[in-house]
Amino acid sequence: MRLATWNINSIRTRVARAVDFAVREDIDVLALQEIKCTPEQFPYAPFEEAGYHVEAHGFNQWNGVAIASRLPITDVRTSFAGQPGFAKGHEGPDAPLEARALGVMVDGVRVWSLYVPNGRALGDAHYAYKLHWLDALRTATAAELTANPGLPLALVGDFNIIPYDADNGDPGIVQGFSTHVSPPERDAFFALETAGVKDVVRPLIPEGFTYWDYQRLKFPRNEGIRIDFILGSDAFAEAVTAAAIHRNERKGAQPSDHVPVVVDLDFGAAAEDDDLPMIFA
DNA sequence: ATGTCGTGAAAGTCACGA
Repeated sequence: MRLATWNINSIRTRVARAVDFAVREDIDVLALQEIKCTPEQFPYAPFEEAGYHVEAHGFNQWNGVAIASRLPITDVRTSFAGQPGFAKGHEGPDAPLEARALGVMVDGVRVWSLYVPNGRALGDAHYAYKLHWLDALRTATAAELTANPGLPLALVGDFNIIPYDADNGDPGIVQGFSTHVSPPERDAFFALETAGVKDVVRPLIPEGFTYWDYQRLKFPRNEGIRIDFILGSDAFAEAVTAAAIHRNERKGAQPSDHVPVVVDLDFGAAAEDDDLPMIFA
């Protein structure tokens, strides 16, 4: 299976780009973030003509997540357990949920397409929301893996966190003044490892950005940041055979400000390896 | 140089979010 994640920044504006990429790169499962539309508004036809079924989750022009798959999808979930909500004037436990999580089962793998809250500014209510959201994600992921030991599970998407200083090529993002690099955000990101998921792309691709702001020639200057990740459980990580960050998708007419991140999975490889001693016994 | 995108609502431009 080849799995990709891409913050597309409006699927209606970039549906041709998304489908072209999926077909050209032989993607089986494409997790999308920031579709910026409702399921009723989603441009399904180009995906279906290319052989992809789409599950979409969105309430309005903000946020929104989707998963397009050539393989059958089951067990669709539009939020994770304990996911906090947010809305102006509705902070607190009864705040309405945003469309930032979509989970499916596909070919035995649990895939979560995630759009982590941006945070906006240190001290902003949205920043506290971001940290609560990540803590709830950690709890929900730990619970899912505890209930299903050995489950191949992946958290994929735009985490809006720059884990390491080397992932920050944007001089406008400064420790002590900016979101995405603050210790509490980084702690929340690394705490996901305690739930049983780890970055499966970094060991294969140690360097490289996934996002460049549209403003101030950030892409030509390569002043990008690495904020899009694929975090996998042990059973998922063991099946990863290759990874890619498609920097070229930031080029050309009307690009998203993010590029796709891809992993190849071979769940047969481990079993075949286990069988080898039997074959030669 | 905050000065670019996308969306919706109202309107031929603005507010909002990133």
